[in-house]
Amino acid sequence: MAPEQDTDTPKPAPSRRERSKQEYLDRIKAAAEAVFIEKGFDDASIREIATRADVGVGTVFNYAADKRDLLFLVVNEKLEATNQRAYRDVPDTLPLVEQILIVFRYYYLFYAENIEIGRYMLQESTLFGAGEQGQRFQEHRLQIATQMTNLIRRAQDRGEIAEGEDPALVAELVLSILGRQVRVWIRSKEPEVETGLIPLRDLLSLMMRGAGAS
Amino acid sequence: MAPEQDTDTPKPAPSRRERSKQEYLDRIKAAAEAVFIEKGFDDASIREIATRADVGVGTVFNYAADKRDLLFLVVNEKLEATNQRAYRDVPDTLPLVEQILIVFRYYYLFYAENIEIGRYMLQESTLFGAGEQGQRFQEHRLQIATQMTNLIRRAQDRGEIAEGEDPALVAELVLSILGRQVRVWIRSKEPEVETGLIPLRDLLSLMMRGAGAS
DNA sequence: CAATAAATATGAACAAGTTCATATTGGTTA
DNA sequence: TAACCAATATGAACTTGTTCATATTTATTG
Repeated sequence: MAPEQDTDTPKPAPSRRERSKQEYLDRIKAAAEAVFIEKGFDDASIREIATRADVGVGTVFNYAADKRDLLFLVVNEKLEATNQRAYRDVPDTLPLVEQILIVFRYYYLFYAENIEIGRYMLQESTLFGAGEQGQRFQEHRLQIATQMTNLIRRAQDRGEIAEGEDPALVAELVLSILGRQVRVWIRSKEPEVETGLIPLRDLLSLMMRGAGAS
Repeated sequence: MAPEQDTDTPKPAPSRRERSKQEYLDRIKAAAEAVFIEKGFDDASIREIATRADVGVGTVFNYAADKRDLLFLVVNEKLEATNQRAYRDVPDTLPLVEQILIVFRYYYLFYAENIEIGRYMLQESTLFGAGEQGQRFQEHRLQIATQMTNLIRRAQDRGEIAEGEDPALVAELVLSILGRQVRVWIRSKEPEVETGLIPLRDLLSLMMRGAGAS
C-alpha cells in the first residue's frame, strides 16, 4: 500500500517538474481531442486548443512537433487500444475470412466513430512518419502487419492456407484490400460500417480461391 | 487555310477576352509547374508563382480553387497522358501478370520522375474530390479501374482468368495491391522503379493462384 | 539560503494561404 | 462615340500554423 520506496525503485516518486509536465500534457491532450472532434482537423485552431487548455500557444508546440503530430498524440493510443481489442476478440475456431472480417469491423467502427478525423488520419497515414507521434504511428502499422501475419500462420496450421505460401505475403495482400476499401468507404457521405464490409468479404474470398483458371 | 468561318462553326474565333484568359492560364500553369518542381509542394509559395507568372496573387485563385487544386491543374493532364501511353504499349499476347506489370511500371516511372510531388499526390488522392481538378482526378481514377477491368476481361477471354470471376472485382484486387505497394515504395528515401516492382510481381502471382489450400 | 544552471512556458512576430472590396478591361447597346 | 454591364485582375487585409527571444519556474550546488 505504501509506495514510498527509496530511490532506484521503478517508480521514484515524480518530481514537481514531472507532475507539472504531465498536467500540461493532459490538459493539452484533452483540449485538442475536444476541439478536433468538434470541428474536424482543418477547422480546429491551435489558438483555440491553447486557450481551452489554459496554456500559451507556444506551449502546445513543446508537446507536439506540429498540428498533425498533435492529432496523432490524441489518436495513437486510441488506435492501439482498438487494435488490441480487435485481436483479443477473434475466436480461434472461425474460418480465416470470418476472423479477418471481425478485425476489420473493429477498424471500421473506429473510423466511423469519428469520421472527420478518420478521413484525415487515412490521408496522412500515407506518408506521416516524422516526429515522435509519426514514428509511433508507423510502428503501430508494423504491429498490425505482424498480427495479421500471425492470424494467417495459425490458419495455415489449421490447413486453411496452402502449405507453401508465405503468411507475411498473404497478410500483405489482406492489408492491401483493407487499405483501398477503407479509403473508398470513408470518402462516401455517411459511411456505414456493415455496408462497408460487404466488398471486403467478396475480395477476401477471391483472394482465397485465386483468380487464375484451373 | 482560312479559319474565318462565320458564327456557329465549332471554332468561332476566340474573342479577345478568351484569348486573354487562355494566356493567363498558360502563364500560371507554367509558373506553377516550375515552382512546384523546383521546391516541392509545401515550399512552393503562391506569391512566387504569381510573380513568375507576372500576375496578381488573387488572380491565381481565379484559376484554381486552392493550392492543391493548382497542383492538380498542372499534373492531371500529365497523369492522363501517362495512363494513355501505358495502355497503348501493352502487348496483347503477354500473360496478364506481365501486362499489369508493364502498366504499373509506367505509373512508377511517373511518380519517380518527381518524387516530392508524387508523394503529395498519393497522400491527397485519398480524399481529394472537391473543386474542378479534384473532380477530374477522381474521374481519372474511374478510368483507371475501367481500363484494368478491360485488360482482365480480355485475359478471361483468353482463358487465363477463371470463367466465373467478375473482372471488375479482380481489377479491384489488382488496384488494391498497387495502392498499398506504391505507398510503401514512395515512402522510402530514394525510390527506384525496378526495386519497387518486385513485390508487385509476387503479390500478383499470389492473387492468380489464390491463398487457399487445395 | 543565495546563486547558478537547466527546463519549460509564453506571446509577439513571421510566413503563407485565402478572401474580398475595388479597379480595370472587354463586350454590348443606343 | 458614349454609356452601361459583365467578366476578370488585383493587392491589402485577415487567419492560422509555426518560430524564437525572453520570462518564469524548478532543480542543484556552495
